[in-house]
Amino acid sequence: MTKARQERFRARRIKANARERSRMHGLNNALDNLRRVMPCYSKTQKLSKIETLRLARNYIWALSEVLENGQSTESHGFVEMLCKGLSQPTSNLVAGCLQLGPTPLILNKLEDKCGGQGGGDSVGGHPLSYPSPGLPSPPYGSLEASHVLHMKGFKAPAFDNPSPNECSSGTPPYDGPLTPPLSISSNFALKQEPSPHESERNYTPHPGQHAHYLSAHHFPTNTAGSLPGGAQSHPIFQASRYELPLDVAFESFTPSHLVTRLFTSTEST
DNA sequence: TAGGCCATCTGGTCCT
DNA sequence: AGGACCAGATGGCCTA
Repeated sequence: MTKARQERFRARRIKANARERSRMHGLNNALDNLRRVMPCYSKTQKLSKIETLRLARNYIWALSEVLENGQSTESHGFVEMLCKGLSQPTSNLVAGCLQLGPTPLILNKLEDKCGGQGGGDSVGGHPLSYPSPGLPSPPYGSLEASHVLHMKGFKAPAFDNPSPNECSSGTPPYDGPLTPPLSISSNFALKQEPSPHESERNYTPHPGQHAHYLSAHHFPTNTAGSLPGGAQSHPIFQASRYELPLDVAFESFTPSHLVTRLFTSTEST
């Protein structure tokens, strides 16, 4: 290879690098646009790329449930769908953004009812059904529907004999690794507790077994932010570890609002 | 210090 | 030949 050819090669490589950088910047811009239409958007605490994609997938799925089945965006199922497969911090963030109110949450055992976990197609073959082949599973705690929102002191209902017809929404099968169950106590703080069932793929609390608790100090904090409905005084916002960014978007989650926001966002891009 | 996340560089492949 | 796309490697930054 002559020196001139080497220089041509080098120049070509530099150009290719610049193009690649530009391409990745475009990709990141698109990802930022996607972040902006997610239920919780914050400039200061950005969702990671993978979490953005997961949340987007869940969001589309949840919204399609709203449109098709009239499910309420304020229902627990909606929150569960949004948080499915997300990391614990992201789940906390989403839950915080959704302003889980003072009313205790009772878990909809969609997944257990449907036997969605561990393979098996979702009931009804939802177009956004899980699993997503090739989508890596989160290597961390996941706020999964079968794990989430156990009330402190809440005794798990008998999920052992679910009716096969009970699940109309087609909860997608879980595509993440087994993680210790996450729970929400009456103050909705999230915490991952060690579980003797960690090695089991399908974790189901025994009837009467208290599922895992949550501590307020593990829930998002918004010490200075203004939350609607006086939520800032709620224990969930006195947390330490997962801080809710002050600029996080607290949205009104009515279906019309969501759809409008999606369309306007699409038009603006 | 380990692990997660990210930006960047790089070489390979496919297409025009 | 050159551009777009992709995936692996690498190093930096941050946090627990």
